[in-house]
Amino acid sequence: NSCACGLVEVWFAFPDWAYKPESSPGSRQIQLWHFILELLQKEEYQGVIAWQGDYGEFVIKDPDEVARLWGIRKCKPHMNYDKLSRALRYYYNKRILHKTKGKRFTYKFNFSKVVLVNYPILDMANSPFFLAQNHFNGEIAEHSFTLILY
DNA sequence: CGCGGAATCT
DNA sequence: AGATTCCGCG
Repeated sequence: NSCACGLVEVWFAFPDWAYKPESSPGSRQIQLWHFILELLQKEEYQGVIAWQGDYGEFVIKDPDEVARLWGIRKCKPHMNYDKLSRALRYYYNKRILHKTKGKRFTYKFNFSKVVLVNYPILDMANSPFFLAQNHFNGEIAEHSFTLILY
């Protein structure tokens, strides 16, 4: 139906829909995955971090630089990739990110979680997207990392 | 490198 | 809670 189509359009408008305006520019309360999205959104950082491979997959091309920029944002001058990657690893259980195994410095966003975090008002169980996803997977949304492409 | 426990910080 | 710091293991 038309409602489902509208939602799919929003889905593909990424990263605009995933952007959380309140915690964006110059905020010290910024979360790491917001920051990653922020860098990914900007052309000037394509040599440092960029979308690559599957939808939602990104590669940290310059880990030291990403860590340095993150350190500046959080006022943590001793930040490095070892520490930053530990924070990224905490996202695995939270289902925000997961690792693309075998590909160095490559991670993948779980988009359903991103939508859920940014739009808590959205009732995922009743949303047309997840009804469609249920139809495909035969299961309720919680364990699916696959983005259905229409 | 990538992982995850543990202690600690804000 | 969401990191930051440190570290031993594979």
